[in-house]
Amino acid sequence: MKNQLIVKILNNIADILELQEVEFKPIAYRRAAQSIESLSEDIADIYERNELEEIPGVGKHIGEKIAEIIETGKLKYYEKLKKEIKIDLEQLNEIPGLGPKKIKFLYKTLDVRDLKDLEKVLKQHKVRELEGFGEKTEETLLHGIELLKKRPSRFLYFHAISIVEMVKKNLESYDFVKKVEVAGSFRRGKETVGDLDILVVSSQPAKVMDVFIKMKDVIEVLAKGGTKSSIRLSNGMQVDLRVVHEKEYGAALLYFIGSKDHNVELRKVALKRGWTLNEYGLTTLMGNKWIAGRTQEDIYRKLGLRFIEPELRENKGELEAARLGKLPALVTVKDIKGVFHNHTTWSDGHNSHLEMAQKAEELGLKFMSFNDHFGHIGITNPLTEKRLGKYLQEIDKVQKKVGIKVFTGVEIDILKDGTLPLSQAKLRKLDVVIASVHVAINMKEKEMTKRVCNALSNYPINILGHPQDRLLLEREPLALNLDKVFDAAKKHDVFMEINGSPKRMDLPGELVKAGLDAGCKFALSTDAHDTSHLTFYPLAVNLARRGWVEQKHLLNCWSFGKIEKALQK
DNA sequence: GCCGTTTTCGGCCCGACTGTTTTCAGTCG
Repeated sequence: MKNQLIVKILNNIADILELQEVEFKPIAYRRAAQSIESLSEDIADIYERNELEEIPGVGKHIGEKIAEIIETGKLKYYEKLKKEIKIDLEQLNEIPGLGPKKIKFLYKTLDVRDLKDLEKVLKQHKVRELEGFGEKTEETLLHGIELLKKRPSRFLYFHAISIVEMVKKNLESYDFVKKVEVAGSFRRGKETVGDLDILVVSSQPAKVMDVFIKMKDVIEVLAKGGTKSSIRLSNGMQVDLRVVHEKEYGAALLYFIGSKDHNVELRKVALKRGWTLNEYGLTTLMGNKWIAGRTQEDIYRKLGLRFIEPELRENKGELEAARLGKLPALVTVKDIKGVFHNHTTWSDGHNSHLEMAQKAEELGLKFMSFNDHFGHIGITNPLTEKRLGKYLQEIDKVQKKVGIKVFTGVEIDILKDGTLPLSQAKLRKLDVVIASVHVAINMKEKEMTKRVCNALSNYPINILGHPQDRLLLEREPLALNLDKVFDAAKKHDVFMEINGSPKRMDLPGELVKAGLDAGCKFALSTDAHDTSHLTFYPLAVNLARRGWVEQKHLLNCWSFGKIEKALQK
């Protein structure tokens, strides 16, 4: 799978061209890189089919370069560019406040080629003497280098929730604050967030800025202006705040929620009508006459589009769908009748069957399934054939004590050879069989794909658990050809899991969409190991929504009768 | 280098904040 390599090379080329002040080409290379990054299939397969130029942003020339990388693993053009510049752009580009112009200037005047060189000349106070630089810049860059060394990574969506609530509560407590809304990737429901974007409606922006930068937990003020400020919290998270008037609220929300790509496309739609769109509103290009801006709905409507939910705003076909009135009726949290994939003390969970079921009932759910681990070593305290009988009896007892439906089931290991450690006949006696990869996770793509597809083909599996087996910010996804897995899942009526455990969030939205396009259906789970984890399912709903999923695609929304029929094997 | 609901040529999103200089370039989102 060379997708990531190609993305990296194309982005690096864009950086170099930008440094060389080549016009427009950097944009083209970046656009192509972005398209490839969001592909769900191996780009080599697309190349085999001779369809590289079907990828948005890829034309003849970039197509040829991609082909060269696929064929040889290298790109002569890129090697040539690298020799031309002699600078470690990748590293220097990451320092906040340092862009192509300054990097070039530093190279020309002080022969700065990498981070080390830069740190040296900064400490010798040579940089502050340069034209266009000064003491402040010296300080900013040194600070940037320090920050880069510590590198605060992205944050799990789940961890951002409490920060969002803290900031919201704080700002809402002031009477000069009319509205507080969270925008950015958090509002789009991405599984990790880099920083937070907060939007406030107020007629007294200066006051809002003051209280914002003085919030507790603020360790650094990165910028403070009349309507826009940025701070860093003690945990390293950056929070950007923007204050707007009521009249601009919709336009500002649109702008701040993003994604950037979605906004760029929207602005193009506006331009075609002779209008311009910015964070203050939609106006005519000529004469600057007001068209819309108070609500997001107004703006979309004027542009001839249906309202697009934030989770869909990734420029992945949503504008076209909105124009044609073909947007999906996205599933919502309240459509979820129950959750799958829950663990108890019978394997590595913290609570009993009864405690888990009672909590689910308390949350207003109508059903849940128990899926304790069944497997070999590597899993904590897994179920065995010997213990299975008593485990099922226990669930039976719990069913009589609670007002919700409890399904029996296991989460069983897909072994290295694609077999499962329990016979088909015994698996058929369970309501919900989830099969997952837990061991031997470093197999090559071909073998791993075969392993998973074999399991799906040969056993009565209902749900493929956390298909990528990734851990966010910790462990990469399995090397798996998901297109083949999707095909096998569809063929054998296996639901793909959307796992809402904060570290897993697996499948992510873009892959849910790919699965949906391949004809797959989905089952949403909490992967709860504790009663408190049962509240994770709204996180999985985010992913489903990002994947364009409707109720008809999601097992959790169906009637009991339909669920039972779908689980029959 | 890519792309097309005015276009196969001529565009390519748009504005705030900072630091440095004194009207603006660079960076960022």
